[in-house]
Amino acid sequence: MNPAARRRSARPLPAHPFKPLPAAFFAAATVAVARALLGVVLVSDSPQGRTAGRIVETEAYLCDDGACHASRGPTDRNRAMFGPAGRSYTYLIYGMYHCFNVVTAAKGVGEAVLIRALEPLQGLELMARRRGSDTPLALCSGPGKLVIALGIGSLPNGSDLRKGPLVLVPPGAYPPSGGAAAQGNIKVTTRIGITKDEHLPLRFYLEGSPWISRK
DNA sequence: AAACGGATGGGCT
DNA sequence: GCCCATCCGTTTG
Repeated sequence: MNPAARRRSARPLPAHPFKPLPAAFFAAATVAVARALLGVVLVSDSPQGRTAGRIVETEAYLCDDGACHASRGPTDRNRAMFGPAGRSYTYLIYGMYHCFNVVTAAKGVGEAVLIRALEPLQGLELMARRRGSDTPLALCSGPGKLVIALGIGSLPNGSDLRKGPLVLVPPGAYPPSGGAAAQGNIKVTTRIGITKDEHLPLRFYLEGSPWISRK
């Protein structure tokens, strides 16, 4: 083995070959980030392997919005939402599922984007094993489902999404998806499953995507 | 195709 | 004690 090869094999491999989205991508207005995240790819590395999916559905949660966990100030649970943008906020819902959010806006402002559905791109077999379902459409078509499929339920709050093991990478990192959603038209509706400020138009999805949680 | 109920536990009043 | 940013199997029309 030559010296260059020895150096290469002695050094740990880079965590992943992707160039993550820059911090500035997240430190913008939350609604703008919620829209810009459509098409972005979420990559999750674990000892079991890599899973990845393209974001097709998001919801914005704003600091003056009754449905937002942060709307009544910081607590032990929601503290990550007030931290720097580009970090994770994950919480337990209904005692059995977790929802994954991307923290947005300026530090000190409690806002985030809920990731509601992914188009599965890589590691479908591992996703199926984790989900207990073989149906591709059922793997990541809901906030609780995608957390299970990517194995990110126990990701610590405040994890940096530019570093891994969970990373957000630009749309072009994986081959473009086909179908109507490839046009990239964004549909706006009210949010799902909330009872406060339910009229606000803060849900966004790729029009024509078969991978969203609900029509 | 839509409606419903059960599972299940932490957060907040 | 009540409220959930959910999901799934079962029932009902």
